Amino acid sequence: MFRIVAHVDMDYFYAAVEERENPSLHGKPVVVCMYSGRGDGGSVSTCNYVARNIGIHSGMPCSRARQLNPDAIYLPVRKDFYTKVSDRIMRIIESHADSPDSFEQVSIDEAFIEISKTCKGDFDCAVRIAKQIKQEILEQEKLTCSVGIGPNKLVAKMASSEQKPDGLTVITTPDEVAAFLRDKPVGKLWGVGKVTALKLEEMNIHTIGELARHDAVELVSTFGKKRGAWLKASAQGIDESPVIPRGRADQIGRIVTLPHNSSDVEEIMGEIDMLADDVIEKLHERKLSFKQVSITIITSHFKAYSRNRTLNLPCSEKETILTTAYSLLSQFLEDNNVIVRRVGIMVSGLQETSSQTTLSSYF
DNA sequence: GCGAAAAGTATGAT
DNA sequence: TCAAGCATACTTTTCGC
Repeated sequence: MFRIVAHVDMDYFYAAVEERENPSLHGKPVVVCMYSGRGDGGSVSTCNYVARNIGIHSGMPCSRARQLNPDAIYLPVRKDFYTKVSDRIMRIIESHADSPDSFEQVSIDEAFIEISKTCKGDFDCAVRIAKQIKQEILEQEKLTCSVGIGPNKLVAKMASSEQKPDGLTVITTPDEVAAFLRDKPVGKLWGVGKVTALKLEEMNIHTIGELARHDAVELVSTFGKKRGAWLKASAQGIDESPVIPRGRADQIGRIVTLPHNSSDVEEIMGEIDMLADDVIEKLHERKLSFKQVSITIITSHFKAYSRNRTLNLPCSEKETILTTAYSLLSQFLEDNNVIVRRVGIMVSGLQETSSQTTLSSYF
């Protein structure tokens, strides 16, 4: 029996939550921004459809958005608040999966559920579940979402984007899958961004259908074995990847834009100190230790670098992050004559602190 | 010269 | 020209034998 997977994607999530919290925003262009702390510099995180119709979109510089519409409502992100809303929505979606193991949260506003066992090949059943989820989210959270249903995650994900907002798109048979993908530009394929799309265009591959028919050997020689094969399969709507609960992120990082560009280690360390507080807090919440510390440096010319170090033992102290970051940063600045614009830190190699024994407990 | 681990870069989605 | 912050996948280099 073939699989049935549903993908639920909240509509313009951050901006929708803000609209819900402040109904006077309805009908106005709402733009949720991440600010850099330097004047009004920053990027658009999400915006509602009124704003999108003016040409504003995610990732766009806020200053550009303001040029397009100075009168739009510009709000700073409130990530912690959206996360609380998201958590409740995710419980609703999860409750309709075959089992808790058949739920996969992809990001703050989207998730997959496997409903193969529940629906046993019956797509009408899948549609009923989708409508039920949409209704529960609307009633309990006053928010809309778009749902895609397909024979795998790839198709479900792309189907959910087909009709937005408040959409429901069902793609069932292999013929429907083929027709659904065929004429779309390659950039619409899930996992193909600007860089890959451009490379494909250069190979004279413009649509997903063309990609599906393209010589696999050439794709592999251009993109490497794994990614080449993945492109070919995806273009044909083939995706065997299972719906699996995601462990929490296996790295925790924070990055900021400096108040002003600098090459001074001590000054930059002042920012890193604050970043380390955040990282440590998240780490403690989850009772985790880390084995690697890395720093990211973005120069005044927007070139990105990273340096990292593996520790001898798992560790969970802020002091370790600071001394390691200091060492990496001062070495980097010695070797590279650059001016720093943004700086970030990250810990990885995470493991449970509770299960490990600290040296002192031996004595 | 090999496989594994570490280090560093590229990419994507919001 | 403008340009946030985050995670992950992928590639290259180094390590231990």
